Amino acid sequence: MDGSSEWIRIGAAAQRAGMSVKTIRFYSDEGLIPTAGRTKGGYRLYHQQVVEELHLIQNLRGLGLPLITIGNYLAAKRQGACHCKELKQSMREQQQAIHQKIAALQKLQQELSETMEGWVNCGGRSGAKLT
Amino acid sequence: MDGSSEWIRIGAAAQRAGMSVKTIRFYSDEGLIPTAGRTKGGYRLYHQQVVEELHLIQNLRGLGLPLITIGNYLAAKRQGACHCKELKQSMREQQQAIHQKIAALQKLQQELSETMEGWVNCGGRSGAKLT
DNA sequence: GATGAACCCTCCAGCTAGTGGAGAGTCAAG
DNA sequence: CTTGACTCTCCACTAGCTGGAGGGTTCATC
Repeated sequence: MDGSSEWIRIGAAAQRAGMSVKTIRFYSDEGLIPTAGRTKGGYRLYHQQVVEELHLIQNLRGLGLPLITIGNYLAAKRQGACHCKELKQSMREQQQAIHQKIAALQKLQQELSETMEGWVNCGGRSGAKLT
Repeated sequence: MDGSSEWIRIGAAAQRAGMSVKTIRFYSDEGLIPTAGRTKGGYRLYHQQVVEELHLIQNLRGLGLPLITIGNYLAAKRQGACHCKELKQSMREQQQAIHQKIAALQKLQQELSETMEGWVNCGGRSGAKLT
């Protein structure tokens, strides 16, 4: 069996997860994602599966959850079991929060549209930039 | 005409917008929201309308937009006109981003549900906390 | 084995978006 | 005038990254 393809290095993980090497290093050092050890030279090694976890972190961060919360969730998920009532309760609250967030975004979508409708006459000369 | 009720102080703005006084002070100092002057004693005064802007800031922040972007958007909105092509373009991109964000949240909602379904047997003794 | 490009390491500084607290002044009702 | 709630500025601190310096590792190629 060729086990060499089971592990990936931080650069590959970054590419597949669509985030920077720096960020993954940061998450790794914070204990959010587990390393599958290091090479002799000290390079971090990860299971391929880490990419999914990184995607999940991205989503939960986008929701505004702090890293500590996400870490606890990932730990529980990895064990395949919940070991505390509070965690389950929090999870339910997060789901509620997601629901509200979706509603808020839909409202915001409309708000932006309405604002833009008032902008039909656009000169397009100023240097102002949104992003 | 009694103009006294036109202006509100930072505490009232904070209460109505559902954010902290500190945060509003911060936004104010950063130039995101305009002050309607100060009292003789130096207290910041705001138009009632600032509350709506603060809600909008909350929504856009929740979307992950940086304050500089939000500031530009608010400035353009206040003038009731868009003075640059880039801003309009960015706005369209933001709308696209909102769309994707909603989809991601719906997926996340499902992911959380599925994870929780695997947690039927919960002891509820550990001190681990999600939030 | 030597070389070179790509990759990765640690450490440290800086950024954004706030938050907390100290110490002092302001406002308005009584 | 007093009192208590409110606000001020200033400074330090936090979370979650990001950038750069200086240096080591990996690996294909010579």
